[in-house]
Amino acid sequence: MEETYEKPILTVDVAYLSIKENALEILLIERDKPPFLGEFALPGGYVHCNEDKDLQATARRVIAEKTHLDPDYIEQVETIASDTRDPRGWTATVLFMALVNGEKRELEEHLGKGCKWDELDSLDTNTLAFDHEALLAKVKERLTAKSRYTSIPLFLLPPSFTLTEAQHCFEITTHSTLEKKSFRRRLLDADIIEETGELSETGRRKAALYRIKDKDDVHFFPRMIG
Amino acid sequence: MEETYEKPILTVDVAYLSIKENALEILLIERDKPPFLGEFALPGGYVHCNEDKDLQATARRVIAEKTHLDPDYIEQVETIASDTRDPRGWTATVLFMALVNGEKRELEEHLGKGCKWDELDSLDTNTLAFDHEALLAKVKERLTAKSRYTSIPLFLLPPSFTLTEAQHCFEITTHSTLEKKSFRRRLLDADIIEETGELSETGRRKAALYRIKDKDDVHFFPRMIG
DNA sequence: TAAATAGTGTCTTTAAGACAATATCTC
DNA sequence: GAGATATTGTCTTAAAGACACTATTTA
Repeated sequence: MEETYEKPILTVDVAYLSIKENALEILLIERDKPPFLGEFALPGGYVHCNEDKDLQATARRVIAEKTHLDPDYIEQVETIASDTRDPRGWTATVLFMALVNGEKRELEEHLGKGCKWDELDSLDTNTLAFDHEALLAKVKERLTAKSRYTSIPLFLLPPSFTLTEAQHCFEITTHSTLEKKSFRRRLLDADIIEETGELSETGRRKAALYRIKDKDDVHFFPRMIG
Repeated sequence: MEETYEKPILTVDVAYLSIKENALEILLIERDKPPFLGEFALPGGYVHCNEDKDLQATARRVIAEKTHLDPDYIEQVETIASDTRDPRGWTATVLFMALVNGEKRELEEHLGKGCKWDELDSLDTNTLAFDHEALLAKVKERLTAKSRYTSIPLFLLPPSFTLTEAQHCFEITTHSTLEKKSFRRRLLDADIIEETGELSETGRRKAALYRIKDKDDVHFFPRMIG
């Protein structure tokens, strides 16, 4: 067991998601070298042992290299490894899901060369490099599942939002239609958001604006929704 | 990015759990080489690129090297990495949780040298090697959480079991006291177990024996229990 | 028959679903 | 005031919790 085995390649890939115009979008980068030259992929890269203090640090660095947008939420999804997923040999990649609120993105975005945001649900995933189609499927599944019993979709909303906007956001991430009264009761009873005191400007009747009480708190609801 | 970075060490560690006499037990091995010589650790080892087709294969191999007991359930928990968790340098370990039913363990166990089963809740975890105390905490948290809304604890039961035994099992994994009627209704309504037709021999009144309908199915209940 | 454990009946509680009614805003 | 959207009221439903009651087994 102390023989030195060939060390596998260890990378981190990040599915970086945000919401724009009522649709989930994902950050993709065009590969500028083989393999899969010219194809689009999730942002990712090698773990830099002397630079990254842990895997989340790698994920944050990989994002920062492509856009200066700091994520509002980050979660490790799964580590996938095999000798077939990358033509360069046996590799392992630690897959992360990261969320950034749409307003921050519009105001602060500096997209790196070859980067783009693509609408997630209309994306032709089988054109992605490596096994990123499979990775993306795992992220979608995780987000959809956790949106049914946690407050995670709130991190996709702007810092202040109406309850209707919040409902649309959860409808997008759960891929379902939600019932207005149930949704509001659930969110308000959970005591995780509070009124800002301001009112929304758009629309007909003005709606109360809310903010997340604690940006670092993920709430677990006692039951599934949707 | 095409420079060759120092590859980190990639290992797999497995928390292998079973139930004996109404308590969770975990498989530990005594380290026979430095670092942490003589201390106990989770079974684990390097990924063997030419041998393991993926990470779950590594986890199964690592278990098989210590005991021939095939797990009834296996789940990847999280990948933990840093330059402080192992004195040998920057390492990443993929942590798995595996369950084996207690009856199989009693009948088929061949424990490797230096291995032992220890009661999980009375284990002095801060004597474990590496950061295995922290890894174990993550596994405990995952098992407790998922026991509240999935059927996973059933994999710790013998192939045929009474409803009372099932309830005790869930009480152990959730660390809570459950209500008999609620528990039975929940399990039976889920349509995931069926009567074997046999009756239990022990105890006063004979109890109906049940088995899992589909050993590969993990059921998600619509609400949390306990 | 008593003790112990298995199993059931049924009322309450919690939180989601349905859906209508009312309120407020802009034009 | 009309149209649109926000907000609330309230009845229903699903599934868990409480708890007492009955059933079966063995000593």
